[in-house]
Amino acid sequence: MATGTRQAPAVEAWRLVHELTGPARGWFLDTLRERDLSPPQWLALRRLSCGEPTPMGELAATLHCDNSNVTGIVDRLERRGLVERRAAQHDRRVKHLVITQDGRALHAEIAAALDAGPNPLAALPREEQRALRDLLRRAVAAQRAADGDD
Amino acid sequence: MATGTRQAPAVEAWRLVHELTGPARGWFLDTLRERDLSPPQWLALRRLSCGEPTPMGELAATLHCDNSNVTGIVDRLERRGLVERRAAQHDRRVKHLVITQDGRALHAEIAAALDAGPNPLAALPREEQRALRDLLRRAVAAQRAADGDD
DNA sequence: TATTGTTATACTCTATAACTATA
DNA sequence: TATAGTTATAGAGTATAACAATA
Repeated sequence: MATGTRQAPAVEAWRLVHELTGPARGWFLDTLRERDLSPPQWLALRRLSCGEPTPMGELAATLHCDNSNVTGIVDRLERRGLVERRAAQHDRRVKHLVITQDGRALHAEIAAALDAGPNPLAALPREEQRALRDLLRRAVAAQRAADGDD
Repeated sequence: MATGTRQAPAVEAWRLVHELTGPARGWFLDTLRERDLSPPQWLALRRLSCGEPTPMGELAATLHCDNSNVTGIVDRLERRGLVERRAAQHDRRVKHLVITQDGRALHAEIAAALDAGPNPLAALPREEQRALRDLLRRAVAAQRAADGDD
């Protein structure tokens, strides 16, 4: 965790990021509610949207909750036909989750609605938007590199 | 909502911001769990941390939930001595919420723990941290100005 | 009549523990 | 024995509707 790395500008920038994202929570919740989807259900759908069969336990890790919670969350998604449980071939204890066509469509619809929602960065001049985007790209790249190491 | 204003760089930047904050959710939840505080309870504490007496209904708006939910959330905070209900003088229907000394201390402790948590922006060179911070300051300022108008 | 906060109800999320079936 | 997922249970968040006190 490189303790000597913490710098003052990054701390303030990190606080500002949260100050920016906090107010967007209302739009986020409204967007989900209009589709009768709870936040954990949305996170599950998003995790599965890549199309890769995913064990229940991996989804639990993504949701930062216990395996037992995932049972109910997936039950409700499956009842709506957004997700399917499949037996894994290599280990008969494992169940793979796969997103359905309907699930994919709902995910795309919500992702588009969130993109089209209020964007506080749009208030900046285009030149600054670009500069900000470039810096964020580098931060995300660094984050991915760090995750690969850990 | 100035429909012609949406620009490509801001949209990608906004996505990157969420890609940055998403993985921090684990640390956030752990930090709260260690103090036996739920996310809504933390939001309530943070809202009251400025010290201003706040009506229940205003807290409900901050939490994006119904008034009826706030009753239970505040019940639990009050039982722990973190918050107090007081009668408002001007309207006897209204109850003002006020943070206590213990509440203030817990808020400060958690805020410090969150600041000290993993910060993906710390991986950037200091010069870029400063540039990012300056751009975010302007975005937050623009957001505040917009909120004032609406 | 309208509004603030509460109560009642039902559903969902969450953690823990006990269980089944695999490995 | 250990692990993946389920079930059971209890506490907490959430929305709706009905209610009391006040405006």
